[in-house]
Amino acid sequence: MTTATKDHLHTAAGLASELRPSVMRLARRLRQVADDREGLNPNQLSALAVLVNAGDLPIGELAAAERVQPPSMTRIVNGLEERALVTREPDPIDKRSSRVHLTPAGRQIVLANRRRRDQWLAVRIAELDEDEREVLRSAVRILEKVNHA
Amino acid sequence: MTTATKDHLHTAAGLASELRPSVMRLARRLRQVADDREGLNPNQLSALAVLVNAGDLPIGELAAAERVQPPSMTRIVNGLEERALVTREPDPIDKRSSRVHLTPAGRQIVLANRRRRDQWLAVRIAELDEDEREVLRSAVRILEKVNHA
DNA sequence: TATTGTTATACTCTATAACTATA
DNA sequence: TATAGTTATAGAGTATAACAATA
Repeated sequence: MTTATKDHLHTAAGLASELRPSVMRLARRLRQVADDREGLNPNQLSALAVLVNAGDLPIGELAAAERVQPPSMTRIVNGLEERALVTREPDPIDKRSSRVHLTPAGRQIVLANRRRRDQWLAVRIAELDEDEREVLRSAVRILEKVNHA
Repeated sequence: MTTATKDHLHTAAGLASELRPSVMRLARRLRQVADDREGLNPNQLSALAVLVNAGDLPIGELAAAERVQPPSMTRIVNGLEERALVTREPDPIDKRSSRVHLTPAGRQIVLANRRRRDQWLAVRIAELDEDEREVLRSAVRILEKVNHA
């Protein structure tokens, strides 16, 4: 390893150890802000969010996405179905399977939580200088690069 | 509300709705990286992290910090004590109470997880341009401002 | 014979209530 | 009489195993 690369890594390591706690603290606070659970447990809320992002999914794929076993997802979806937040849409091709489909009410819960988090953050961002906002705008693009690496 | 303030908020809202998912995605990935649980459950790992940050604490304060009830914290600490990751140090003044104290092994688990996260992030940061790193360095200060607001 | 999803059952973790020891 | 912590017990949620229906 060359000295230049070493310095490079050293700089990156120092920045990483500062950036990590900042990002994790902010994420933790943002999670707490959205604590309007509508009587749902975290896994139910999280399953709804997956469906908003990925669209309708069979139970098995939803279970895999949430890293729980299929029987657990059956239970989670049962609870959501009882509250009319999702429906099971029979797969026309494979009669063993059905896709879990968001109702408008289910979608609204996810979007409302996102709105609440965005508003909390927007208030804090509005208190910054325009220069600082410009830095954050640039940072967003870089964070996305890191996320997709 | 004046028009200027309204525009201000609009700008902040747009930035917030971009920054929020970036920060939450990165935090999620960082959490997954540190998935070397050493056979501990999330609450046990989290309690160890609180002790690293706050120093020795009585069971009650540790329970409050973790937002669980004291009986639950008794159980969590029992598990950690069995693995020799913490000890109960009797309070010399109040004989009803004892402080939960990290052993070197317990501290090491938390520090090792942080190191693992930092290293994962440092590798990705090392792949960026120096300009981009400079933006992130500025962003850290601003994120801390947001965190403390 | 393999796969999707559900049902049956046991286990883990948490909270509330009751209890012990000390203040 | 109040407080710190533990023990007892019940409730919520998850996983593994066994099963039904379909591919």
